Amino acid sequence: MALRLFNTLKREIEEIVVRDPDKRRVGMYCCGPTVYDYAHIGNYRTFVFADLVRRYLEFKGYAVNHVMNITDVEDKIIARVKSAGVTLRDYTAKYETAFLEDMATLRCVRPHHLPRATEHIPEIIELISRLLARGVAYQAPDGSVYFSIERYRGCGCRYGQLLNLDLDSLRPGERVSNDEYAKEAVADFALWKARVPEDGAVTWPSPWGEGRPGWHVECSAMSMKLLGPSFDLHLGGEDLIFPHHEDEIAQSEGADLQPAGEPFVRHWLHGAHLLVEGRKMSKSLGNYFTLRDLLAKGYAGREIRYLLLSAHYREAFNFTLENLIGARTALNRLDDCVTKLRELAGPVTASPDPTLIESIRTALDEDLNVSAAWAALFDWVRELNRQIAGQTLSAEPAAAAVAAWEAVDRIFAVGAPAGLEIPAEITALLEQRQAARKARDFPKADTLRDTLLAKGWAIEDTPKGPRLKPR
RNA sequence: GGCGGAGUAGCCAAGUGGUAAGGCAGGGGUCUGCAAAACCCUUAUGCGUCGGUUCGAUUCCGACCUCCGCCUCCA
Repeated sequence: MALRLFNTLKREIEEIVVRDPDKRRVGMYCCGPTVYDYAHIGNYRTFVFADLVRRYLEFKGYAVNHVMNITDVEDKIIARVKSAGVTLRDYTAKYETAFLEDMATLRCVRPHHLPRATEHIPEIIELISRLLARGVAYQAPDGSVYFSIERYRGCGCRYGQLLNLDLDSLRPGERVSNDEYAKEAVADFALWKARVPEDGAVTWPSPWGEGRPGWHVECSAMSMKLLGPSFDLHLGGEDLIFPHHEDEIAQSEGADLQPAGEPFVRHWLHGAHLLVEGRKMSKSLGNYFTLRDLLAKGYAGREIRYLLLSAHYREAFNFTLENLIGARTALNRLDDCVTKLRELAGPVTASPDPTLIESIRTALDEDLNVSAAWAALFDWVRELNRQIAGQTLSAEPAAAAVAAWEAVDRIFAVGAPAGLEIPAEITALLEQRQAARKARDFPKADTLRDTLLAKGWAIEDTPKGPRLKPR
């Protein structure tokens, strides 16, 4: 069965058809973080979405080449480097490392390539040179190099592929830096920014003088270098549709490196933003969370991941602390079921029960309908719990269920780690409680249960004796 | 103003031209020494509002209300 995803380019859900003649290899680029500070939970929604796409493609048998850029030169970074009095690399390294740690916490598979903009200045200069040679870029009196939308369109290229855009209505906004007054047209964007005094040591030589790359051009240069001038999937947050991705298309197709008739990117995927407690995240509202803020409140990476994956990627999602607690409870339900299945299966192994896998596949094939997938999963949990409670489940189907779950969890990556160690101290307390129960000293037994709970372990008494689980 | 998206139970969130998945929370029960976990029952005659089409609309069409995003470096 084929995977269908919404393509921003066509504004409709369509089957993913990859360029590889063998239909196995997929090139996938996702716009990564600007490493000027700790990333917030909204940023991570996009990256977890990208991780879901990658994992699902791999589940379907594709060999994914996953690229995510690290934007390590940009206005905010430069400003902070200056005020912190450190080098650019020292400054960005801290947040890049934090980002990679956060991604691991959220169980995102590390991309195959994490190119840094500052390490691709030659490729960027080469691309800009080509755009100048083709006549779609120009150097302005201020020394900066700009991309000309008008000249680009003059070549028969289309600007505004990702959205309906009335170019005449574009007007200089407050966010236009006043160092860009030299542009021929307001819609033109910088490829190379001539050095200004505020840049300090953040500058590189180029055929057009000292300066630094514009924002959009790094993604074009690095994606085409690592994935070729035409590739399959490009992902990012919805706010990047314009201007960033539109400009990426313009630069990349303006360079005319693609095979005849091939676009720069076949499928553009965009993740919606999230709200926190019903409002746009903002520091002044107190609803601005970095991943680290949530970890400090005691939530686990997989709980946050589950919540971020609980809603469709194209819908705005309301992230709330209440639902994060709900995510924990829901995962506990899942964990308990899988734990019981593992106990039932014991050493028995079996091939995965296809029922669960098929319903998950059906759901995700249709534009990643995660809600339908979770519904299928929890239906499956209920049915198995029913059989476990009725003692009608034998080892082999239990093992088949565990195998099915493990296959599904390679997509979702929210499962509890299997095989946890119980400290001797905890085991000793449990035995004391059992002795007290046997002696019918229930007050003592209950005190011991509370002690264990305080140490992070919950007891479940079963017909086969007590079980311990962390909580 | 332009373009785009959304309004479904206390909260989050699927879905369909034929009468509303799933998760969390709540209520009742079974089990248990008591719990926990699990299971069973239960919680929207209703899907922003008003019209229209239809045998029938939450699902199609129109208008309106509200919210959100983008409109130059923000995931």
